[in-house]
Amino acid sequence: MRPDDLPEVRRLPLFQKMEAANFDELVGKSYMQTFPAGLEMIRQGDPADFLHVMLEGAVELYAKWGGRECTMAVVRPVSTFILAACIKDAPYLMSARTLERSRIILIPSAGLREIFRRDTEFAVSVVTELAASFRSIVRNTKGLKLRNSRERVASYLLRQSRLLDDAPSYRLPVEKRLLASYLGMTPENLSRTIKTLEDHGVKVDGMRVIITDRKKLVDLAQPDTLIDGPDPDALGTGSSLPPVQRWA
Amino acid sequence: MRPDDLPEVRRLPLFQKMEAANFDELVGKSYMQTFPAGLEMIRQGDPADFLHVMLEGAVELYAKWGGRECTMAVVRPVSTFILAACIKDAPYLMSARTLERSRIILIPSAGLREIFRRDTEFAVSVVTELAASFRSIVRNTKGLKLRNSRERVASYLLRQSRLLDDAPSYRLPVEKRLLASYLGMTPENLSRTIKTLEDHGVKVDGMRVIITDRKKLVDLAQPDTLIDGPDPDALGTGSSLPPVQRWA
DNA sequence: TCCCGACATTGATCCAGGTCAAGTTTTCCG
DNA sequence: CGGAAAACTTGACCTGGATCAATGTCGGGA
Repeated sequence: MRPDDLPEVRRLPLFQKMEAANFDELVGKSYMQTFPAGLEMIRQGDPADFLHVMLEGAVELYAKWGGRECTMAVVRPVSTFILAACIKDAPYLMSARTLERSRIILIPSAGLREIFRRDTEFAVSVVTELAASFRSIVRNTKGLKLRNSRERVASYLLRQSRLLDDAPSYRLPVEKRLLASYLGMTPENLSRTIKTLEDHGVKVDGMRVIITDRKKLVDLAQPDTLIDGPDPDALGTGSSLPPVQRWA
Repeated sequence: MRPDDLPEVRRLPLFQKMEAANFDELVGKSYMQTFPAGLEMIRQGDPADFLHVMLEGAVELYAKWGGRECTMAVVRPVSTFILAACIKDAPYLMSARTLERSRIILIPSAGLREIFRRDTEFAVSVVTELAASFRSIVRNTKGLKLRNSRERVASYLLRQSRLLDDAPSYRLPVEKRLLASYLGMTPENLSRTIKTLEDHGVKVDGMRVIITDRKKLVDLAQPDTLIDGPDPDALGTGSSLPPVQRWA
């Protein structure tokens, strides 16, 4: 484990306020691992023995059923994932694969549960993170059930801009293929939908998104605080794609 | 508050293991309220000042956006709801309306957060419940994104039977209108879908469900532990309809 | 018990979005 | 670089499910 990794981990909301001794104890039981790109590192149904902390790279959380699969979230550093399964000591509900070569810290879930019981600040952080994750996926479900695919795309694109203080242009944080699956549609349909949005205030060229007429886009997307935020919940890994980056 | 209510509340997973003194303190700050049927008792966006404990009746949790709305869950006694919003001290993401005249205990969320910090067993119960809720809604989202509406209906009907030790017949716990919305489809489509399922092992007559050929139904529904359970998660109010009752 | 309003079913029709099949562009590696 | 694989786009077509409209059925209150 590199020496400059730990401070970053320590700064995560989940670990920030816990006792130093307890943090050290957790870290002592953990180990770091590097995975190549494209590896299924977690298979849904397996026991959740480790909380994962992303240090570097990108991981897709996805679900499988029958032959089908769908993207549930994409995790980027620095953040943790699959907290709920660890707390419940239950099998993973989702699979995970690396999108890039990734460095990840594995923290034994037994240790988490133990320290939860004796470190109040840590307990508060855990419960806050879990509540945030829950609320994040509730928002997501609301979007899926209440909006059609065009509205979902429009509000996704608008939401990302808002995260950057209404930046007029930014870069998509993931491939369109993943975005489509995350939004519950096919890549073909996403492609076509994006084209029809050009008349409604947003243009997408490759990975680049340009808001050409914010008012028009807002009219169409009808953003709603209780679905799209501004969203203190989204900090954790409930169910979201990574935040965008401003266009360089 | 009726004297025989409290033991039932105390027996809930959330309160069972906490210190008696702390339980009493919470109860002391709470009060009971009776709502008539059909009342919007929680409006999404309002601050979450109270954890709700259903004693009697039935409540629908639903989400609104634009003119549309959809059912997220139905809560029956004895259980709690909107824990996550209380923990985060954040606005409700869903609205709630009574389906029947309902008796409900309101526990101030500030008190919850306070006792969480000093009662370890309670903290464990809270975090367990939240993790379960999270997992429950993840399952739900997987069902929505991976299955078409026919598969969702088939697995719903099969799942309810399983909850009753594979009972061959049971009564739907909610109106079909609500079931349809919960499953993400229109009542019309649910009606038609049910009809087509008669050739596939299940018959629905009014509120009564009869499994006529379990094997056929299983073939079609392809139940999956990681979506349909058996599901220790579903205890809480993540995102589910109430358990069915065996047909009398 | 009757009647009203809500729920449920059924039929006809429409359309959003999926599927299949080529192309085209981008990305990644040797 | 160069070439193959993957991602993306575009077009044609089809279908699952929504919508609209009409009728049937049930449950609860006067």
